[in-house]
Amino acid sequence: MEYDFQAIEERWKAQWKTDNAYRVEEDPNRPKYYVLDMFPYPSGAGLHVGHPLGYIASDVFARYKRHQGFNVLHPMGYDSFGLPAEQYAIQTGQHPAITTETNIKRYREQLEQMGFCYDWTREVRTSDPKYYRWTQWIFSQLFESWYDVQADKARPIRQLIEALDSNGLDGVHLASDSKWWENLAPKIRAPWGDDFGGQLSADQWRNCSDSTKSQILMEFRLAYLADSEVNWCPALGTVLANDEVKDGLSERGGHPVHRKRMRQWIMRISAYAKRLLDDLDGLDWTDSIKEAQRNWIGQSQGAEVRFNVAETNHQLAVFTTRPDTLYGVSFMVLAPEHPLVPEITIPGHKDTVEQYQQAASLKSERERQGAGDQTVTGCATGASAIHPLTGKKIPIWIADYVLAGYGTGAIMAVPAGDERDWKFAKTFDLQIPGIFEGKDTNTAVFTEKSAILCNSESLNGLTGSEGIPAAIEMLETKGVGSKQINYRLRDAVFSRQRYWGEPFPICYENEIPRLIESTQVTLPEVDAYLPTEEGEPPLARARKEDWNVFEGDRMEFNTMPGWAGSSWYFLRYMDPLNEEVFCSREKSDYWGPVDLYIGGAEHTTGHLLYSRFWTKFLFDIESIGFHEPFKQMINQGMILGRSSFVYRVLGTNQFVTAERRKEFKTQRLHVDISFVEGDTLDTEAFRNWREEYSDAEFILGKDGTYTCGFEVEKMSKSKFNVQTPDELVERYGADTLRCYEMFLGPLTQHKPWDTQGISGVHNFLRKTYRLFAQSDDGSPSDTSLRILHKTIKKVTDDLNRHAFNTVISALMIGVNELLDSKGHQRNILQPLAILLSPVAPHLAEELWQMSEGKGSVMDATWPESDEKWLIADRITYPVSFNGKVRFQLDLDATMEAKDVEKAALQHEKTTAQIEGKTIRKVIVVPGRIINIVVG
RNA sequence: GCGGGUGUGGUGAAAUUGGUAGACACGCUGGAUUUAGGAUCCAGUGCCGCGAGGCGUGUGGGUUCGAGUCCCUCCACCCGCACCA
Repeated sequence: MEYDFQAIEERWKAQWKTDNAYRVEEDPNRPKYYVLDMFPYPSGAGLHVGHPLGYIASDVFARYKRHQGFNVLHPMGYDSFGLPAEQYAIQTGQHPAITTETNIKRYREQLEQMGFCYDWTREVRTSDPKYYRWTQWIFSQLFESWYDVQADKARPIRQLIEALDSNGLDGVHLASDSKWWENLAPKIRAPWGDDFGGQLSADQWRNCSDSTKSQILMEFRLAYLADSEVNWCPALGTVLANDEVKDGLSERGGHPVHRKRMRQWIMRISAYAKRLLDDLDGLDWTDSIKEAQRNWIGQSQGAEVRFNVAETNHQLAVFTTRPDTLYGVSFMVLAPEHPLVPEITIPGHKDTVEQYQQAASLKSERERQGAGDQTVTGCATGASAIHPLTGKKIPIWIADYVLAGYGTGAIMAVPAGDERDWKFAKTFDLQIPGIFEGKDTNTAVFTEKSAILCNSESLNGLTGSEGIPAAIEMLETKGVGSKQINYRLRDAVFSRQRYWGEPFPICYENEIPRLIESTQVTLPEVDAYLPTEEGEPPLARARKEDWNVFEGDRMEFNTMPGWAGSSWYFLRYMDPLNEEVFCSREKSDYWGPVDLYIGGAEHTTGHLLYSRFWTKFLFDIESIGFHEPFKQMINQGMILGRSSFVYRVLGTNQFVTAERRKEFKTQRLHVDISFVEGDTLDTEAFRNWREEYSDAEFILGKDGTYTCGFEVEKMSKSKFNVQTPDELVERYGADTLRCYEMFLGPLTQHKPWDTQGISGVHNFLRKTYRLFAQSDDGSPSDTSLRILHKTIKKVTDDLNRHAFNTVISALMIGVNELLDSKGHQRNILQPLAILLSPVAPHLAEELWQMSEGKGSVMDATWPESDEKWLIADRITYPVSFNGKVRFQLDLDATMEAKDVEKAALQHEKTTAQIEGKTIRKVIVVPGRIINIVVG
């Protein structure tokens, strides 16, 4: 009887479907376990062999947990809004919903064929109105919330209004721009006076019109509308988030990105910076991702110092991490975009300053932060600041090495202790006051905190590290500065000028935004998926009657970004059909949070940060009871393609085999891997591949075949090295593919795909089938029981540490040894079938039946290894001399160290080894090793 | 520049607490069997050497009876971040 994988897999897939075998419901009597795969975008190309790697691993783990008695939630769905479907729509006019539907169908087929245990009744799609209704709801909650810094949580805007009505902003600490009032129109803040510093009184608030109040509140909402510098990508016709821009180019498509000032919806993620940073410590994620998030959040501790601008009322605040070097400040530098630049520049410098500003604004993001381009540029404003401690006048410059978006957009320059300041001072011949004992900072900068300070009055004699707290204290006493913590993390732009995304539940009245709460806003039909002639987003094409709801003067034309829907999808899986709430508290209390999250490492600063942010927000408003979404995460490595090459002799149609290619001048060409079997080219297939190769001639090797060269690179269509799971499933079955992908190597590592190895794994399954075909109900030998229990232990331990590759090896060893020991008795085979079931579910179900197991193998209890069978009665000791193994010694396991030593020393080979030398020491590690030190 | 990661046979890799380096597979070599199959079985396969033996986990050093594993140095490759004050 042969292993007929096709029949087996088909039969059990059908049976499981009939039995709803993957359906899960909450069950308070059983512990839950939530295994989640990263949300796929259903692309038109379908899955290649690299995609399912993580899905297989999570599926194996989900099944394993189920055997252990856990109630396992293991869902799948689609991040189905997004650019590719829309780009396709622009080109073809086909509605993105249609493309998306087709792609999802294909994905579903591929996923089902792999035998994943997803509960498909929980499938979600971000582009489904029943889903995005709740994405919109979360947005509306963010809109209706502000961040209370004192309580360190989000609170309803209603409570802020109540506070404003009774006490104004007195006693309220909220997250906002540090000078939020400057974002308001001058005529709004005019009544509050020139020296308004943010302390809005109850009277001032009450005197505002409704429209003004709404504009003021906008400064405090967690989802707010603001004019800001955004990453505008003209080629894509939309803005991009910081994490969607790499080296000044769009991540998708690689198009140039410019800075542009636009009115956009923004998420106040910066309010959560500290919590996002601090809570990383408790997560079981890789250090590299946690570290990358820490860098992205970019906390730095230091001080804010205020400088007065000479002969004006203006004040310039700067942030510094080195307040200890205050006495070394010899000039200030502002970002070219700094709002005070025009006001403080003295008449004689206006022209050059404006020219410099102009030049800086024309530079693209890429040029401005371009690697290598570290040429120092800058321009004096002619104005001076007063050093707050010494009272000395210091010049104020502008330069584009100072970023408008970080800190206050201004710095105090300490050339002695800062590389960039030092270079700047050298370039423009500015003073470099020495402040470190024994360091000549005129010739070299000194940036370490270890130097002893001098010329620094009360700080003299302190090291930098000691000087920092002392300096902060001094600044606070003198009232010219204070301790401060700064974050690099900026608020996230939440508008996209696109069609295929969630519409905002927002309309405008006199250009004041208002939430639409009466009905859900759904995507209207439009005549084209392009911006309007006026440059408005595609939704501006919708006529009033195209919208299902139309309120106010106009609807919001932007849509939400891709990360909106994917920031909370793991919550919807817990309660996918609920029409009252995004997820009932009862269900999220049972299922949440995600216990194990498996996916690629490419979402480090995007998805993973945004999900954490929304989770914390939903926790604050008590919609869920946990504040981190993903307890443990594993990032699978990429599966690389193995490309094959042929070598064409230059100027001919002759192709030379790889081993002889050095004899000719050749051109290397990718060849489709489907014509290559173990590096040997099917020359006929190659000739038939393309017209131009039809009369190709081959210079063959000695064995009369054509050998291709190979290289490991990313899988891509253009390299003809893409392997789809479909053909492999057809040829070997899903179980083989699952086992093979796990067998390839450690999950987290990148590895090349090589189909040659798959036959070994397929053989293993065939051998397993053969073992079970002999199933009987005799009693097994001690040897067979030892093999079984050793395998149980190894497989269990390895699954627990997610070492899936060695799980397969252990099973192979087990099956090989059982075949040798004739271990085909039912009480050996049944536990073995369970061990196999996470990795090869179809075959395991068949084998379970063959060995007369009851019910489905999926629900069988995971076997436990019995210590009794793990203890060996004999031990083969390696005997080494000076650490080098010379021979083996088979001894009784119960023998004590003393006797082991004696036995070793008496051995004839020992005598030979120590000939002419003396024994200095004998080390016996019981059960392990004997080492004899001679000399 | 900073941060993270990876270096072990011809290939993918294993070695979990410092204790027989290369398990398990692929590939390769030889053989058996068979109405040639991408089947099965047996033997071999880290490198050098006929052999005894020697050498071997990126480099060089150290700790140890014993190091792929711990410490230091350097090198190569991959991935992030990068004028962040």
